[in-house]
Order: sequence, then C-alpha cells, then structure tokens
Amino acid sequence: MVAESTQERAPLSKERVLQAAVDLADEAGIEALTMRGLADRLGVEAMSLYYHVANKEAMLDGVVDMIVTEISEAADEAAPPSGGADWKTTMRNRILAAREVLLRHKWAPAVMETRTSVGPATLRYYDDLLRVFREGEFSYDLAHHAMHALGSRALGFTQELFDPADQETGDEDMEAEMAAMAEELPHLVEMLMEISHEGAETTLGWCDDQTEFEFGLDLLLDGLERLREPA
Amino acid sequence: MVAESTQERAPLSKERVLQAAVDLADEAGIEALTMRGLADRLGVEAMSLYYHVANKEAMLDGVVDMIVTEISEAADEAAPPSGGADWKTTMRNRILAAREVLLRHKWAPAVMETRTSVGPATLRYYDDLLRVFREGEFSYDLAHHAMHALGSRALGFTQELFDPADQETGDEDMEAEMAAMAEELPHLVEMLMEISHEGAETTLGWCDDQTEFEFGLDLLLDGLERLREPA
DNA sequence: ACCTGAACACCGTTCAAGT
DNA sequence: ACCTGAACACCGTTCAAGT
Repeated sequence: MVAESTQERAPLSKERVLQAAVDLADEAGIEALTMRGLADRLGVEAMSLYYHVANKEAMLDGVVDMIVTEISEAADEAAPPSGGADWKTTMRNRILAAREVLLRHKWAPAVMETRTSVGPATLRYYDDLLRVFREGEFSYDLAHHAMHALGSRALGFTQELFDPADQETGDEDMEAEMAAMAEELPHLVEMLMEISHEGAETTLGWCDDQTEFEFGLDLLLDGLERLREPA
Repeated sequence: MVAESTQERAPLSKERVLQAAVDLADEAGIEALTMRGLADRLGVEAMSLYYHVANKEAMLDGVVDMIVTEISEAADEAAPPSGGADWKTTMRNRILAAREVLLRHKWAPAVMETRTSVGPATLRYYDDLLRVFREGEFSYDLAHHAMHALGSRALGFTQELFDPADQETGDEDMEAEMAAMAEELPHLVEMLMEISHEGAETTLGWCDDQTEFEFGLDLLLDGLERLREPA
C-alpha cells in the first residue's frame, strides 16, 4: 500500500505551488524556501515542481507577484482610486495598507529587491498609483518624479536604520559599552540617550516603526503637494 | 617542482581576503562571489579562507564594511562635516558622493540589505551624518526622524522603478505591445508616451537616474529644512 | 498531461591532518 | 600560525523514463 499517490492528493498547479511557497516562507523563513523543501510541503518530489514553474527564479517571480497582488487588494480596500478622498489621503492610506501587508510577509522585501524584471501585478499597482496622482491633477512629469521619490516606500517598504535583532550584548555591561562607544560615536550615543530618556524603550530597539514610516511618507507627500501647486 | 607554494605567494590576511572579495564581485558579479571562487582568485584552497573569516556571512559583513568605509571617505572628501558649508549643501554633497561609490559597486546594495547587524563603518557613517544635522542645529529628535526618512538613500541607494535590463521584447513589435498594454495599464502607457516624446530615450530605459535621485533627495532635504525652522 | 529516480555540478562547512 | 584533503549535507537542475 503506497502512502501518498497522485490520486489521494489534489493535483499541483502553478497557483498551488506559489501559494505553498508564500506559506512556507511565512512559517519557516525565506531560507526554508528551497525547491526541495517546497516539494516536501506539497507531498511531491522536487522535480515535479519543474512542470509548473520553469525554475526557482520563475517561482520567486510568481511569489512576488502574489504578494504585490495582495498589496494591491489591500490598497484598494483601504482607499480605492476615485474613492472620493483627495489624492494625498488616498495615496497615504494606500501606502500604509501596503506596509501592513509587508508586515505579514517580512521576508518579501528582500525577495522583491532581487527581482530583475517587473511582473504584471507590480505594473498594475504602479498604474493605480499613477491614476491617483493624475486624479490629483499631477502632470505626468511630476507624477513620474513622485514615483521615483517614493521609491520602494510606494510598495510599503520600511526603512530601518538598524535591523531588528541587533542586540548581541548582554544587558549587564550596557553602561560600559555605552561609555566605550561614546568616544567613537558621540552623536549616536547622545541621540540614543536623549531619546531613551524621554521615551519608552531603553535599548536599541527604540524606534517606533509606524511613526517613522509615516514621518518619511508625509515628508514626501507634503513636498509633492507643494510642487503640484507652485506658490 | 610545485607551482604555487606558500612562500611564493603573499600570505593571506583578513584584509586581503575582503579586498579580493570586493574585486571579484566588481569584476564578475555577486553570484561569482563564492568561497570557492574567492579562494581560486587568491590562489588558495577554499578551506584556507576559514582561517581568516568565520564563515561566508562574516565575509560578507566585512565586504559591506569595506564599501561603507569607501563611502565614508568619498563623503568626507566631497563635503567634510564642519567644512564651512551649510548643513543642506554638506548633506547633499555627501549623499551624492555616496551614490557615486555605489555606482562603482552595483552589487553592493543587495548585499547590504541582507546584513542583519550593523558594522563599525556604518555606525561611524551614521554618526557623521548626525553630526552634520547637529551642526545645522537640528534637535536630536528631528535628526533621528530625518535619518529614517532618508533611509537607504543616506548611503546612496538609488530607487529604480523598473530594473535596468527590462527589455525582453524585440524592437519590432513595440507598437503592438504598447497597444496591448494600453488597455490594462492606461496611465503607465500614457506617461511613457508623453515623456518619451519630449525627452531623449524612446524605450523603457528612459529615466535619468541622477536627476531622479536628486529630485527625491531634495524633496526630503527641503522638507527637513522647513521642519527645522517652523514658519 | 503530470510526476518521478537517478545523476550531475555546484554549494558552504567539519574535522583531522599536514608544514 | 597558517594552510590543505577528504568528506558531508545540502543545493538547483538535466534527462530519460514512468503512469
């Protein structure tokens, strides 16, 4: 009696492969997303995947397309184009919604950065952003600059200064380490001390990501608004 | 007679290993930077590298540190802190110099994004940026927001909309393809047509990277300037 | 049409051993 | 102190073959 036969299992499809890939990365991290690991999760041999995707790169392209589709849907739900709100509110809410999606798929930005071509979902998302600008009476020229200026933030990419788990030192010698750092990095240390005194956290994990994201986004959107209607 | 002996060859060192790694990536691309390939270039067995670096990740950490050191030096040469110029000019010229360095090491941003901890060179570079803000009479709070808002742009990262070689279609059916795209991506297509009519290039490789980089950078710096001196 | 088995070329890395 | 050889576990991928 064979344990798993083709009949007992839903047949593979490109969609099932890509969905499984997203789930695997969500649950076990991007380094777990190998062709062999993905096949395992689908109860199939590694080589079977090659019937549905050309190779690993094509698989990753598909995965990114799924994520961007999710971003697009979230953005449309939060603030559809032609939804009645002004361009800045619409753009702001769309991009904040995009960020929320990426918080659910923390591995995704790194994969997106490795893509060398733009998939259909991304093109569609950009087209929608452009539409919002146009409905806000931007010229195509300014809208074009705006897209570059937003950069990966348009897709919800967060800009972290120091990466999440940067704590390699025990809590004990925090004082001593600070003193040593203070000589070489005086401004960084002073900033740290000042901000930690007034705020919540005392360690290096002090930045409120949501606040910083909105600060940077608003800085750009406000600047664009001024360029749109010169003085 | 043995071809290559330890005596005939300069002995390895961490610095030589890292420099060779940078050179290899420059010449052959990041995918050529394997432990075995790196050893080859140094005329040594792969395992010898492990005497000088803990593992591949540590090697990449070191490589990033070298690049950021190069960025720091270029920034200092272009516009040293306390160099006499106002904060905005100094910051602008430093970041433009950083970008020039990354143009010489196109593979570097992708590697930098994969680092999970911040090296000494990066800390020093950030400390210097902070110093420039402070000399421009920013509060630490605003300077902190500013660093997040600049994000990876502070290190000279370019924000490309579509990646370099996105031309997978022959030149012939450009017209036909445009027509097909126009239905699904009306704004993108219209923008393309408008910009290509007035400008230089006619294809998808139309964006002047330098211009777009400066546009986004100035948008941020101008916005920060306004926040620094409220009305 | 869909999936598999065996095999290949290539990784990073270990460990014990050489000089 | 510095480097090596052999070996291991793991990749992505090919190709011819099975149902």
